[in-house]
Amino acid sequence: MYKPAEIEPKWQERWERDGLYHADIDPHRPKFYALTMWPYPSGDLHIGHWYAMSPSDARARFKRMQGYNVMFPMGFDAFGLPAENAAIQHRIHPHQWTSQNIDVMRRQLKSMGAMIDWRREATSSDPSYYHWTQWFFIQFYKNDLAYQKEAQVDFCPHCNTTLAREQVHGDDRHCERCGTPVIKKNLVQWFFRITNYADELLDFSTIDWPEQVQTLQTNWINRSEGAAVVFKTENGDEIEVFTTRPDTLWGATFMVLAPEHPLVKKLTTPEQAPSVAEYRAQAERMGEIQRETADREKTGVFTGGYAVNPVNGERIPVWTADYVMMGYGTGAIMAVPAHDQRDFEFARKYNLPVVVVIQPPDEHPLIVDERTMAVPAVGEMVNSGPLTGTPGEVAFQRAIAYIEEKGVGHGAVSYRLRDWLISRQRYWGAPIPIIHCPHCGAVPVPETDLPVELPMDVEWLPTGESPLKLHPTWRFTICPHCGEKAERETDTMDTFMCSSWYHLRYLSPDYNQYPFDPREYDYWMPVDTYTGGIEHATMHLIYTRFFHKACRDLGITRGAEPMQQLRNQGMVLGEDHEKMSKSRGNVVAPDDLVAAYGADTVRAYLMFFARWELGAPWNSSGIEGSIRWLRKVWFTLLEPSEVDKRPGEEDLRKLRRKVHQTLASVTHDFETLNFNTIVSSLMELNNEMMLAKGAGAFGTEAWREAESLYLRMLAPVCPHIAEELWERTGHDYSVHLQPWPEVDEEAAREDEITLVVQVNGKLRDRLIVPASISEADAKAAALESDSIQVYLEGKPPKKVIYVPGKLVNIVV
RNA sequence: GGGGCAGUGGCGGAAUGGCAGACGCAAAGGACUUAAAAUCCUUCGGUAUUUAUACCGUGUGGGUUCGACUCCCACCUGCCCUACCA
Repeated sequence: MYKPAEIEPKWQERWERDGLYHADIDPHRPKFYALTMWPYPSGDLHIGHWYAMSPSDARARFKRMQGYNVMFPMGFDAFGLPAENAAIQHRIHPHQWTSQNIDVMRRQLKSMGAMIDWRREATSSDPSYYHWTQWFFIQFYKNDLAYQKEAQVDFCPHCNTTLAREQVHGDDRHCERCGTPVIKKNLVQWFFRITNYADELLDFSTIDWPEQVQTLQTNWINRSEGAAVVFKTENGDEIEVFTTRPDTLWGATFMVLAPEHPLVKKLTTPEQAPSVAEYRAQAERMGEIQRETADREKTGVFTGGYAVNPVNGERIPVWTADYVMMGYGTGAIMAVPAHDQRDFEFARKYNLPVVVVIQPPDEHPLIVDERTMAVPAVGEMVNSGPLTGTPGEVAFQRAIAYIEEKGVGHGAVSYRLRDWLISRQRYWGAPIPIIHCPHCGAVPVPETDLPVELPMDVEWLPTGESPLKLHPTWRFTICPHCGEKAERETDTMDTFMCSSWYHLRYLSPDYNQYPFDPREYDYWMPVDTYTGGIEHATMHLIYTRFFHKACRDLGITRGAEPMQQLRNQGMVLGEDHEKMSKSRGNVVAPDDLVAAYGADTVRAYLMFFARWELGAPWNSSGIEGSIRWLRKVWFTLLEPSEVDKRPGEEDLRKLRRKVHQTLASVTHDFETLNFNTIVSSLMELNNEMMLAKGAGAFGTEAWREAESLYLRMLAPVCPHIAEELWERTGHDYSVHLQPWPEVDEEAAREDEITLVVQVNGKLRDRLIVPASISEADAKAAALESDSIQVYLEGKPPKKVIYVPGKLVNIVV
């Protein structure tokens, strides 16, 4: 009887005792760094963790059997808000809450039977870890990659913290954690200069990452080429705008400033002051409750001020409107209503002039009064002073050359990507290692004083202030520079900072001279295969690339990229096809599944039930198929055959053929992470072996080979049962130390093939022929077939197509 | 509005441009059993039907090709991301 509850703990203990999964530097073997995204210790391993990790583990095990020295580490992304919320709600210290959860999750992870080398575990909230998170911050600060500035930031009034733009979701701009609509707030914040790397982050040429992630990151960075053009107001102030269409400059008939733009107040005339003030107040209120959606009707007010279009000297009115965002470009635009839909709508509503300056080649001459919408197409420049008549293909470049020559602007590139805001007004994070001195300014904590440890004796008061600010002594210190009284920075770092380098801490989690042991780095880096959810495409996955490149420029890391190959898994939905959540009551608990079926069955089912990169709804009866399969494998390999006959030569030949064909496809599917077809191939092979057993093959040499190969192929998928059966069939411990088998091409070869015969592409006959059949013989056989003769009606075929080993297609 | 992914039986899915539906789930019928569970066997895309076969069939419409689930174009639907991005 197959009893997973007995064999699984037994082998897990044995493997741990033997250090079977220890990964150590071995210069004689090629290395393979298999990494799966570390979990947040929320308290329970959910099915999504299993779905992410157990197929990744199977892949890592396969690589190991192939002869690679494989490192598959694990740790915990332990800083962050939930721990702090638990502290406030349940009066339990975040450290205690986190370490309890880690203990639970470590036990759960061990029940998976993964080949994790636990000696390499790292946890971001350990002082020995965040020591180096702080060290990295200081390197960035010293090299002008970290800076502080006052900025209007998104702030969650419920969580009382700033959020990165990536953490603000939805039309109503709510906090990703608690759903509260965010507000704008001005605070002095720390930033990393990720925008320095915008162009380099667009280059994916050296890495094997999914197209989708590349697209998401490319769109997120959103590089656009155009020109920066300076308009002057009548009182001499300069308003710089960015445009992607410098060729439409002559059609700029008004300007629009964001309501928050600093020049709005200065430009506003006394007559217009009341309505501008009211509009600004309204925009601010809107910003607090709900930032408007794109299809809302445009609104705005005239400031009363004017600017001069630098290319044609026209005096144009300056408006303020909330469809211009302070956070993008310069917060000001030149409006070209004839060729931009938003500007067009605005101009029509407020009766502003519309001037056509582009004539697209395939349109009738554009007449302003007939237009009901803007024409954004490229075309010949018209009404454009000296550039009138410039063809569309060169209009962009000529316009830039013109404004550069006139000294009113220059070609420019704009990005949507913002610098990375890392300040958080929270306790449970790595303190930013900066001391604010009234005389010396922001002084980094000397590296010898790191880590700046979080004080453990903090009060949890619902004041909205960070407990670090309220602590009676922690923040008061002396300036390392001048020795005078000074104060510590009380902000902590975004947890994405911790997760930007955890793959480096795994290299040597106990090393205390440097973030990582350089010897380990030289051997293991870069990560060979990285697996995790695609939801991190524009957050963690872009930050960690930036982090690596910044560190490379500081001489800390090497190479352009930290992770060679990335693969994303999909999501396991509830049985109701909805996202799993406690409130819906559709959560599948892996612990219960392990208790009911065993870890091997859960692993196999998670690999089998869906295409890994897509995910699918859970199906609680589907998993029955997986345990049935393992029971059958157990029976097939262990129960002596009851039939009393000798197998024929052809029975054994057939068995070997299927074994080696399966090996070829399983090997291929492991390389490409097609886990579902790995399991189905193994199911098919077991079915074939049961037939062979019925024919008396049990115990023969061919059978012993099938048994050995089957268990080695099964080992990465279901490590426990494979080990148990390996032992029970008389092999030496351990199946996990066996080499991956080689395909015997000769055995896999088919002797006979089914030759498909088509007439005009339609299937008309099947012929069993020798696999070695020649083209001439195949064609002849097809043409001679009785059932084909009927379709030929005695006429000679126009054409006969032969696909070796596959088919003959007769065209009549 | 922009971008991405997907669409194949009742369900999850399989198929280097070459036999569509592998493998599994569910369902139906049967065997075993006092019974149930477990296990085993059979059937299982649709229509017609002489049960052998024919025709239809991979969201829709075109195209390329001897041949298209697969490649190209347009559209429809669903999901995800993003959004007044100048």
